[in-house]
Formats: sequence, structure tokens, C-alpha cells
Amino acid sequence: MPELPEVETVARGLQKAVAGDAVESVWIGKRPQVLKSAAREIEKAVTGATIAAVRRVGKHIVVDLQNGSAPVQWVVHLGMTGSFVVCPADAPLEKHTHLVARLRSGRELRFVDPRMFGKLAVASTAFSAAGAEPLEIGAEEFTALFHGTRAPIKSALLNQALLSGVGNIYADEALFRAGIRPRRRSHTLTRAELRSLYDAVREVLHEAIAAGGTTVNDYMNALGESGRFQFDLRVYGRETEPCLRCRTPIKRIVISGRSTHYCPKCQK
DNA sequence: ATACCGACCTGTCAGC
DNA sequence: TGCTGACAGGTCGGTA
Repeated sequence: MPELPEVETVARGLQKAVAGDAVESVWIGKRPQVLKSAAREIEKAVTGATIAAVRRVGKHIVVDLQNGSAPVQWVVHLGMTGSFVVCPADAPLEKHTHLVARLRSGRELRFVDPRMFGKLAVASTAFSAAGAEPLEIGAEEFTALFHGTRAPIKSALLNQALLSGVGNIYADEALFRAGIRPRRRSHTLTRAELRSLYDAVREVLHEAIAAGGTTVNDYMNALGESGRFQFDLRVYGRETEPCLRCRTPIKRIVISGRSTHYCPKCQK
């Protein structure tokens, strides 16, 4: 589900809603797949801790906790269907809820994930993403990064070790805006093409953040509200529909197992 | 080194 | 109505 703009939206929403609050107690479900730290360890790190800040790193949500003298990080990845929301304690418990943190303010912070592709862990060492932040990297560095791999550009954009945060929707949208075919080999792109792609990636991510993310199916922000960027998608999910620029039907192909959408006329 | 492919899970929707 | 298969925002590990 969530790519950089969705995770950013959740992190900002949580930062606004729960920074300064504290965790009084925690309930942990019995789904080992989503818990990457032992339940005991999570309980120990989180119970009694003050929430200093909530921020995004790549596609991860990082909650900075202060527990006694030791800073601890609570790291959450939403996978495809995860949600991390704050709600009143009496809100009905959703199916597939894996963790509930009761806050001093009386509200609850809940981690819900039906498909269980998400992850939740605690860490005492600073968490960092493998790849570069697309909104922080410079154009030169971006070019060097993509000249260094022979993979199809669509696959390269999805490779979190190169760039952290771009997922299937925004990869397709950025390639459309830059006029580049998704199967083109990354190292064969000209400097000018990579410069357009750099601009397109940043532009689409900024616009999507401003719209509160894309809700295709079940993505929700920290307060359980939908995003609005689904109305601004130009190619993703528009197979056979006319290109918004040239009216040619949008094509759908599969690249490294992911559904890929592009305009055969506008993208070279 | 690189790149496909299935696996991990549950839910939904289209088609028969 | 109900079954079956395809598909879904993401990553990982195995294999070629």
C-alpha cells in the first residue's frame, strides 16, 4: 500500500497527534510475522515511554521514544495493507489488529495489517534506510545512481537500496511525466533524461504529499482518512483509457512481477 | 553482479 | 449463490 507520500502523511499526522504523549501500556497480538522484535522486548521499550517525535525514513515510520534515560526507536513498516492510527480507546477493534498502545491522553495508537507484510520492531541504535532519500538527493548523485545499474529503469526506481520510498504507483507516474518507457535500461538513459526523471520523481512525490497520499483501496492516514491523489494519477490503473496528453490508450505490462502502466506514444 | 519468480498473507472482485 | 482465479501500495531469498 504505502509509498513515500502515504508514509509521510501518516508520520506527519502522528507527529501532530501524539508527540508529547506517553505510552501507559501495550497489548500485543500473537502474529509473529509482523513482529520483528520479541513481544517482551517491545513491551519493555514502549511501556512508560514518552513519544518525542514521529518521522518518516524511506517507507518506514520511526517513533522516537524516551524511556528513562535511554532513547529507543520504534520502527514500523506498513507493508501493503498496514495502518498505524490514533483513535479513541472505545473505537471498535478492527480485525487484524496486531498491537494497541494505550496513551496517557486516553487515546490509543493501533497497528493493523490484514496481509501481514508489514513489520514492527524496536531498536536502540539509530535506524537508517538503505537507499537515498528522493527528496534530499541532488541531481548529480541521482544521475550517478541510475547510470550504475543495467536494470530496467522501472525496476531500478523500485530498488530501495538505490532510492528509498518510491513504489509501484509513483514509479509509473514519474516515468510518464519524464516521457521515459519503463523497460529502458537504466544505464542507457541520457543525462537529460535522468534529469527529467529526477524532477518528475520529486514533483510527483511533493504533489502526492500535498494531496495526503493515494488511496487505491485501503490506505488511511493517521486519523483514518483517505488520501486524494488517486484523482490525479495519469497512468497508474488507467489501462486502455486514453492518455491525458495524446488520447492513445494506456498500456499495461508486467516488469519484475509488478503491474506497469505507460503511454506508448508519449514515453520513449 | 543482476534479474526474474515465487513466497509470504488476506481480501475483493469479475467471470462462470 | 458460490466457486475459482487474478490481482493488490512491498520485500525477501533462491535460482539461473
